[in-house]
Amino acid sequence: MHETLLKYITDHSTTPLTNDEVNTIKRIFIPKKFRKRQFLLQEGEVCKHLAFIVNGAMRQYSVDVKGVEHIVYLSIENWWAGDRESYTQLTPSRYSIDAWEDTDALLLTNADAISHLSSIQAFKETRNRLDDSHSFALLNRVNANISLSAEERYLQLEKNYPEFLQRFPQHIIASYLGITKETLSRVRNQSVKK
Amino acid sequence: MHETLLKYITDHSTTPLTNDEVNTIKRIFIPKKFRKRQFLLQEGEVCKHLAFIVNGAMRQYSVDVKGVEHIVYLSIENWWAGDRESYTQLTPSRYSIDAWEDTDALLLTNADAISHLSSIQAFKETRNRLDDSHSFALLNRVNANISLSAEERYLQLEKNYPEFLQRFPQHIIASYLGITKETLSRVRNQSVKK
DNA sequence: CTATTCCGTTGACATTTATCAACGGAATTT
DNA sequence: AAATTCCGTTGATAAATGTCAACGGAATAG
Repeated sequence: MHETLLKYITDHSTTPLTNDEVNTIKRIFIPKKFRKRQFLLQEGEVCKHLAFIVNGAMRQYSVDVKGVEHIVYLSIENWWAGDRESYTQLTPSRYSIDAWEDTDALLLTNADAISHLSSIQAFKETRNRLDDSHSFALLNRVNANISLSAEERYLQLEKNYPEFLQRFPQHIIASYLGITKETLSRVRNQSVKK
Repeated sequence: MHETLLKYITDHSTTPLTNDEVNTIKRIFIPKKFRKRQFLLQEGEVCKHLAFIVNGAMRQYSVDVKGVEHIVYLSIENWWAGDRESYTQLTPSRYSIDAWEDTDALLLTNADAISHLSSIQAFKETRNRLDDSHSFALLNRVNANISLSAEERYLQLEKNYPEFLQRFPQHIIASYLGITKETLSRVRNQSVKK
């Protein structure tokens, strides 16, 4: 389990990990298995853990007044799951996160991150890069949402994250794009015809 | 000029600034005045500076194939402007940033930030907090875009950032919300009637 | 001071997308 | 193996939003 994470950190930083640091990481990242539909976080709770996904897939979503789920984020292997706002500010989350597939994850509390990881240079680098690319991706998603049609957003997703399309059913993809599953179905059939 | 920035840093961190640090900050943040419509960044360029806005307002936007501008970000006093992706990765930006009002800004290059600011604890704290809240705001905006109607998004903006509504004309607000100015006009009139 | 651009509004109409209902096949559970 | 749920598709229709054109008043530039 931890090997995947250690490789991830090595790949995303320039500084190598010392043996001590490797041991620290193995100690504070706690492995946990999630069954499909099992929650990492439920709306209204404070997000206690960031999860590094070793195997499987998770989704983060809000639920509107009509009970419809809106997927704000999808994560698969070598990605992270967790509501950063709730996690760092200790506020109740407006999102839920659950496993879309049976998932192996490594869990990290904020307290452990602060007390044990802030001295590990390679982790800090990794974390910074991750935060950067996370926020770049979000801004681009906002841009797509305000400037592109349903079809264009779908094509962009297909181009940028083709693995998502094979991994998640269409109604999940539709929700992520901010459209209904019917519209996505129509958009895909039309795209094929062109 | 710099006093506003120093106060901003002090307010957003727990560590006080030493005299040396204050001098460093005064030295590497270069004041610049922008006339309305003057560019901080043009699409296709690499974003050379982050701008701390002392006075005025700026907008960041993409331009679609039809030539329509889509505003992804608005900044006023005590906010920052700049395309972080282009700035940190040195890639050509897909966005333009210009002054919406005559603006006084303090400009920071990435090189200066790395070589002179990374040793300043108070700035690092400020920067981290800023990055955090920036990414929280973006995720919430994505959530609003995929889950709320035009009217609901407008009401949310009115609630969260009322100063924007007084500061920017409606066609700018509409673009930021991802709707046309006509739709915004209708939404506002209907809201009043209720 | 005058001319021009900018801004918000409104109407008529077009387009996009959502909603609701139904269906069949695949996958999963019992 | 049967029953159930999940998933994608399609059709009919409704609702939300966009497009285009026009207007008047306010702000700005010359």
